[in-house]
Amino acid sequence: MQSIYNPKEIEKKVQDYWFGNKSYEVVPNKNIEKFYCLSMFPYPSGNLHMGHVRNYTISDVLARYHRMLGKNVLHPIGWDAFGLPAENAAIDNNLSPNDWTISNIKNMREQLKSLGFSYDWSREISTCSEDYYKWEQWFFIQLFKKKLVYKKESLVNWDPVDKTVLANEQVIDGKGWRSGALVEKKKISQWFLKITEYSEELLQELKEIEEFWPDNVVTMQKNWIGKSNGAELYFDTTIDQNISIGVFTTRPDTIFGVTYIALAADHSIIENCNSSIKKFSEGILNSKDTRKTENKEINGIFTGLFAIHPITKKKLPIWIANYVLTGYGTGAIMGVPAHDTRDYDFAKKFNLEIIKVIDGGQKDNEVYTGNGKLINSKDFNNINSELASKSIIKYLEELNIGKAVSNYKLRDWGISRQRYWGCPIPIIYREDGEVMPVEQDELPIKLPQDVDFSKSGNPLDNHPTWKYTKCAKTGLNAVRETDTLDTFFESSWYQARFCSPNDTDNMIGEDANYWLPVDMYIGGIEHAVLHLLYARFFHKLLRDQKLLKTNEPFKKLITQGMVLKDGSKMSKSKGNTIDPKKLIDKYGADTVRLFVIFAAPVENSLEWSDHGVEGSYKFLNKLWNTGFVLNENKITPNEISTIDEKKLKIFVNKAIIKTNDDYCNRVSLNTVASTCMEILNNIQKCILSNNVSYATLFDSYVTLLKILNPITPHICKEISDSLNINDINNWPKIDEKYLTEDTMLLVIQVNGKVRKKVEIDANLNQNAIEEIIFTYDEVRKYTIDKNIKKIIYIKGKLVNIVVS
RNA sequence: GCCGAUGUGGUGGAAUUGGUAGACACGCUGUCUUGAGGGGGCAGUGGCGAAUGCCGUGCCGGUUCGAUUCCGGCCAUCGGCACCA
Repeated sequence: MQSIYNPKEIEKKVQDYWFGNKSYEVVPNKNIEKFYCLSMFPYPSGNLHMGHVRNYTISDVLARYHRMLGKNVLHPIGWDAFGLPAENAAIDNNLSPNDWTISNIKNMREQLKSLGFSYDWSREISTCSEDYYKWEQWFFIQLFKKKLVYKKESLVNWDPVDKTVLANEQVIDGKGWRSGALVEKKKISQWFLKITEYSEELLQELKEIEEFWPDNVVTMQKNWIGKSNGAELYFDTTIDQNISIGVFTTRPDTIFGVTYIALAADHSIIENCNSSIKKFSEGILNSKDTRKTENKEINGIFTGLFAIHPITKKKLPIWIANYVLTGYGTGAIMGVPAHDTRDYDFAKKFNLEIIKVIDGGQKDNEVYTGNGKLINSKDFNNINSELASKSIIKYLEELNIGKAVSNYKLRDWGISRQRYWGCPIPIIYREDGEVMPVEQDELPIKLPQDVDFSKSGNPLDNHPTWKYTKCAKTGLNAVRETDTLDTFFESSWYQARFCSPNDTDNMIGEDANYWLPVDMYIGGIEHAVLHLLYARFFHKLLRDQKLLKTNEPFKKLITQGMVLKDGSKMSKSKGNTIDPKKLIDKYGADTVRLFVIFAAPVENSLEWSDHGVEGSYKFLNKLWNTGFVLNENKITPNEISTIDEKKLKIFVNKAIIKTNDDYCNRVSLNTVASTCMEILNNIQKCILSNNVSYATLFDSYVTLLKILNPITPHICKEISDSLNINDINNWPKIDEKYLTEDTMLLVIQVNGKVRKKVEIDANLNQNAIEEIIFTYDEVRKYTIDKNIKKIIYIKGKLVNIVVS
């Protein structure tokens, strides 16, 4: 063993061993407990950044720990390789998106390897490869057949200069980020996936995972799905006996307070209106601020039409209002100005009647949105809101003019992108007008490689030949769909593909039912809603396609915090980035791994500290030097202290229990690292005092190496090889003999204040302790001449004397 | 506005079921080693105080023998949603 710690040399050596031995390749084995550990796969931007390092270190540490427990651990990696940056790079550097992506992957793969992550590299997948997206196309066709995908007109951000659709984040101050042209709203026909059919399931099945997921993520998902319970009721109109208006309300108890009906600007009733009103509603539809803004003025117009109140039979004016949303509920509401702030503002502006029907102790001219006793509500007076809602729904149902209904905020998932670098949607438009999925044996529909980015617009659409084809069945001329899929499509099922990544006959093989669900999923909080919701949705789709058996893809979720420098996010524009490669060159991968684990709890943000990295490096040097000393076997104490000997053993044994809990149950990795530092400090102290046997020091050191092994695997392997330790990859066993101490540290309090700490025989009973405590001056001082009311004894820890 | 989370030394953080607040580390101070620098060793390091000691986990109050931990109110920071009837 060398006297100097040389990370560069040993890490290369150890990594060569792992790759040469295929140490981390796994196959299903029903006799062994499995553990599927996954980090969110990266977009191959070209270089690893510290956020990646942190994310992948956490999952690697957990994968290695669970392997040490004897589990069959799947820990794969791949590339979320489709997406816009590749197209931008293609335009800027005149490279093909494919070449750019592949060279980035090559570079990042090397960086991942240099960090010693224990991936099963035989399972590496890349979403831009035909083997992967072929199955996506296949699945799209299955969904098409089940009518779970459909096409509809939808608004997009349109850059009129580049003739391209922009993502929201590409619109800066209303202008296209590249062209600077004023962005327009444009309606184009796009593909949608019916996630709304699974709204209730996505909500209900959160119950299976909510105890294992961070609360905030579960809450965000619930809010996003946005279920609200209420009723749909129907108002007859004076237009025609057969025309009625349905409204959705969560407050059926306020039905007697309805004074008008308000419609969204695209409601079908508007067809019955005169041209000036139609013009008004078109104005609302085309207005720039379709979303709420602070200064958006409430606006509306009376249609000249009336509805009939279903119970009182009163005539109610029908208005068009810009605050009524299209696409939520029925696109029409009942206006109850006394008990809804928006309705109140509207009624005030247009002088509409306000009828108070809930008594909440509010003054006249005050909106009250809470619950209370009903007033002015005929048979329902004096009933409380909640009960009244139920009774009124029941009453309406009996009369066949309403029913209990739940609504969801969740909208269908728009999956079309007017882009080149994505998975082509396998649809053809035949000359006879039919929209057809392509035949299975035509899959995959490959992206053409010879594309021209110099023209504006979608390169697939511009390609001279690609989109022209013939229907395989009829021979009729056809054009291909030139939209590609949203890249969230790829990342929604990769966790299942990792289970059988090389299966050429199936999208997902039988192995998935061994490995799934993912036991530990680690990634950024920024994916709390979209990616995690889509992946959960996809899992259910795959289950209903009989490809999977479980309901949920990810059992346990950890959202790791951001890596910050000087309190803010690292970014190229700020020039405050830290290059992991340089750090690894300087200190080695183990130091970087140790630092990101030690510096903060996994879910917290991590403030970068060059000093902190130095500290981690120093620790590994100390670890190495201690190993070197033990290797030389120079320790020959002349006198052995049985007390210190036992103390060290007990400390180490307790540390095994603590760190096991930290790794396994708490996922508190920073405290594993600090406990390891304590063990080493203790060992060094014992070496210095030269009164502990070599065997005890050696055993303690071996235990330390094992506990630390998941975090800094290179140095641990190298040292253990040098010291001929052959079971470094097994979690250390506890020696029951060394868990209880002979003495205990008793804390003596008087009235809750610590007055004395004393090391006493651990076997003393309460009576003996109550006697002993009064022998100390520090205690007597506060108890003499005082009336002792009671003495509270917490076994093995603390005694509190209560005096008056 | 609504929902959620967090608040502990100069800094990152620890204290897992109510039981020694500040583990571990960074930084800092002193000191030894060295020609010097780096590196390393040892000692110290929440605040106030000469000191027995007092104060101290965002602020105010409560429960308790005892509260960083539980309860109520407030403040601040961060995050999510934001016309969803």
